[in-house]
Amino acid sequence: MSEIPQKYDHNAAEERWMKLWEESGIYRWDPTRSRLETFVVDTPPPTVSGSLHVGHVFSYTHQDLIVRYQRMRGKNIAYPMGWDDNGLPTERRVQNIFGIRCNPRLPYAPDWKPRRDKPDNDVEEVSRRNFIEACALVTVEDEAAFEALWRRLGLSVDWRETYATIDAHCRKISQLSFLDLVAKGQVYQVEAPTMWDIDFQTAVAQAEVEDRERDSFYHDIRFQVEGGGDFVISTTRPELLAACVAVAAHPDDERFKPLFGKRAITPLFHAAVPIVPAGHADPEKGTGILMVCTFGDSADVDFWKKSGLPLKQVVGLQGTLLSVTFGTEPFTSLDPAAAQAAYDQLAGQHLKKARARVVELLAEAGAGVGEPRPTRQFVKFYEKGDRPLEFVSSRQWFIRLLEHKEKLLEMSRKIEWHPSHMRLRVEHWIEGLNQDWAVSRQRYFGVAFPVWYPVDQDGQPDHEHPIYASRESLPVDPLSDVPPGYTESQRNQPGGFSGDPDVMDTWATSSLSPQIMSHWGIDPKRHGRLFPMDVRPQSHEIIRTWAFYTIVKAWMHEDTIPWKNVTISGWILDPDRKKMSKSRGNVVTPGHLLEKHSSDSVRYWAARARLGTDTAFDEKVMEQGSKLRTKLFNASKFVLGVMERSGARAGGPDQITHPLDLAMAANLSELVRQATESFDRFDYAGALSATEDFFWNFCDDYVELVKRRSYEEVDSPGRRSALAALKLGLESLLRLFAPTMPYVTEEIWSWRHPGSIHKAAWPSEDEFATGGRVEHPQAYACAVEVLRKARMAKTEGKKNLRWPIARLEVMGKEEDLAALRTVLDDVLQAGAVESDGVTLQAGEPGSERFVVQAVLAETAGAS
RNA sequence: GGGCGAGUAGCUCAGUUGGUUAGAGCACCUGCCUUACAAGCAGGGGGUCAGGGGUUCGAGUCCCUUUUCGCCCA
Repeated sequence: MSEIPQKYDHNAAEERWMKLWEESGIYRWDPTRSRLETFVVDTPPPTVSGSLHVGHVFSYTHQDLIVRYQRMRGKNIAYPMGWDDNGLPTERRVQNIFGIRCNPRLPYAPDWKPRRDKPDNDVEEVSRRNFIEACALVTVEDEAAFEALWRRLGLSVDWRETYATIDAHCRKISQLSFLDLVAKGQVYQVEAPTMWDIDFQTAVAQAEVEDRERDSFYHDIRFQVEGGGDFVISTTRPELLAACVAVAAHPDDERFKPLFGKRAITPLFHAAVPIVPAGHADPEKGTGILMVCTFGDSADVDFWKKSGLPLKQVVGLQGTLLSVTFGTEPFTSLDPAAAQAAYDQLAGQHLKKARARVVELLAEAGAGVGEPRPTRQFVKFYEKGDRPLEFVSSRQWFIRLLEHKEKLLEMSRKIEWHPSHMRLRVEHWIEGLNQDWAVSRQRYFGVAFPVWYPVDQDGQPDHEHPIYASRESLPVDPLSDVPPGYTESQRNQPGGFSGDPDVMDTWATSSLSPQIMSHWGIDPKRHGRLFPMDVRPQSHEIIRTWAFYTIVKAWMHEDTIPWKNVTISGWILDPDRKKMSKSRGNVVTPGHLLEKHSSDSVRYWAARARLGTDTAFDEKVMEQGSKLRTKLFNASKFVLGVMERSGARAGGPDQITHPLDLAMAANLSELVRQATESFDRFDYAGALSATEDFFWNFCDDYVELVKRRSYEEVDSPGRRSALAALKLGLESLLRLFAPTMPYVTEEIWSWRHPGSIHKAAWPSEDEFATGGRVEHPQAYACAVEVLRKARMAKTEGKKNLRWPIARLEVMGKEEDLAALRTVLDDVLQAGAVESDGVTLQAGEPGSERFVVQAVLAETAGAS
């Protein structure tokens, strides 16, 4: 119980409650309660090195709305927060901040400390473990910025349950996962053509690839046919001519049918390659016949895998042409000396330069036909990359996906998607998979594979016999730790061992966010109380990655779904309806918005957007939220004042006996039912809009109608009924608004209640045990309609709303008049109708309920 | 090229299984200092529900088609 303040200062109040919530621990998960009583959220770990923007606030609010509702329903909430600090963006920042570079071959230096004050141009090489320690210093600061924002926004997270995807616990879970997949045969290592980014120097997975349309040129090149004849192929990648392993045309293409079975001779390199039919050769494209190289594109890879043709790798990991020797397998040639002479002009060159040189050489040799012809083509890029991906054969770890499509589809169908059409996104993705998950990355800031290899007498690692770490030893860093049975002195020595230098794809860890929270593989009891989780909130662009990979892992590890529900938030678009993104420069940062409009108002803006719906950024909606917040404050202040006026005390719902109050309570009960049902469907926006409508009418109509009765000096059933109904109305509405506007509702609640509103019970049926039966369900609507028409008369007469009405004639159906009679006193009082001036007349009012005629009094003095 | 979603008032958005005259807020116009609130209250104007066709007694809602935008995929 406390003094009711005159004004609401949102910044002061929000700062105060933020601290009090933390001190009281009301958002803490209780690990002793059963799974059934618990509601578990698989919170998205934000990428901390990315910039904060208003989209974060938007989607994280959506989770919190659902969480706060569930908490008020009595659920034991497990709402953790993770930080995704793995990956390239962090690596780059750390390199710049500390002037360091990772050299994974260096040993760990326990005493080394990163320094920010290092002179420029002095790049220090450090071990992977030291590099990771430096990354951790930076990410801690980023995390603090996020945490401050989340706290101010009012996310009801249990801050004791935080993790960072690079911390020891996450590395352990991640490595446990890997070992489990090894044991289950779901992971394999192979030397195979893999998509490779020549700038980032790493393999990438299908999910990280995007197609970009680019200008390109067809180069026409004349090939000879063995035994006489020739033809012209079109290619956009002449620099790969030395890697040509076949020539292909469509099986039905009459022009080339006679050539099938013969061999073509490549210009410059004089390699004899088979001329074969291939379905993927498009007769309409180029000259209709193409060269198959290892590898120009994914079609080459697919064709090569089925063909049994040799692998001629000419593109190296750096994006330069490798040195090769003609006249030896696989670089056979009918004229090795000429081939070598031509190729030596290309070896070591970057692809672009090599292309120009090949074109010149072809022209000199008379094999180039005409001028290059411009074309548009789609080229695969790493989503963060600037140059096209190459298909390079390299040794990588893969997780099996292609053979599990059916099972994964089945899992995705067991999950409830909100909105439901989002399920199609993951299903189409699964159906379209054409590669297993390439899970190794040639990077540093990530989770290591818990693997070493024996080194043979020639000093080569034996990849066929990996040494896996024991579960007990995790997490391990194979570049610092030593496998059982070896000593550090044997590292990289003949007869010794070497650690796997790669790290895992960041999704390999992120896909375990449920298991990270539940301590899978470590604490079975805790795991059982948290897994599978209730809900995964996320945005739609990462359905193919985060949602998908999480489904993969849960199925592979435990043959189950990771969560029962997925809720997909839409995007924030800028006022021109474009997606907000850093590259467009249209990102709005959220910090000042919370200060300016209040967290409650910003949350209101987010809460108005339904799941899956993109929303234009609009501060006008936040201002609307502020109006609602102010109205809540003022109305509460007033209603509490009335309830407690001159010693009167509002009683329980059994005191509600007056027909108007009963009807209002019945409507309110219906609102509660509707809001509850909406929240149960994760439709927080529907719940809010219904509550808001009701609240505004409650203030403008109901409160006005009962003002006089509740003001009465003497206790009476009518006054008791009004006070009890106001209490019921206010306390119900406050709780219905609490998920959306946690601060102002908490502030108001605290004036008269000892505990937090966020731990108060969600309104329920049994609170509406009123002291009477609703005889006329339309009584409330009748009262409101007559009151509104009385007001209209005053407005049209340009008088204030206290202006008395001398005569009021109401015509309507008898049943409506009967209902109106039961509440007429309140209507007349609220409308300031003179007591002897009212006439009710039965009749046919037409499309409306009542036809009302009001005659204003001559002077204001009468009342 | 394929898939998904969207197009409702000047703007931001609701509109449930098809059912009175399509709603809200903002903006605009008019009036009102009424003892919770002028960041308020009472009113008002403003819509060919993207276009066309169909089903139906009845379509913003269902079907077909055209078109524009967004996203995902190739």
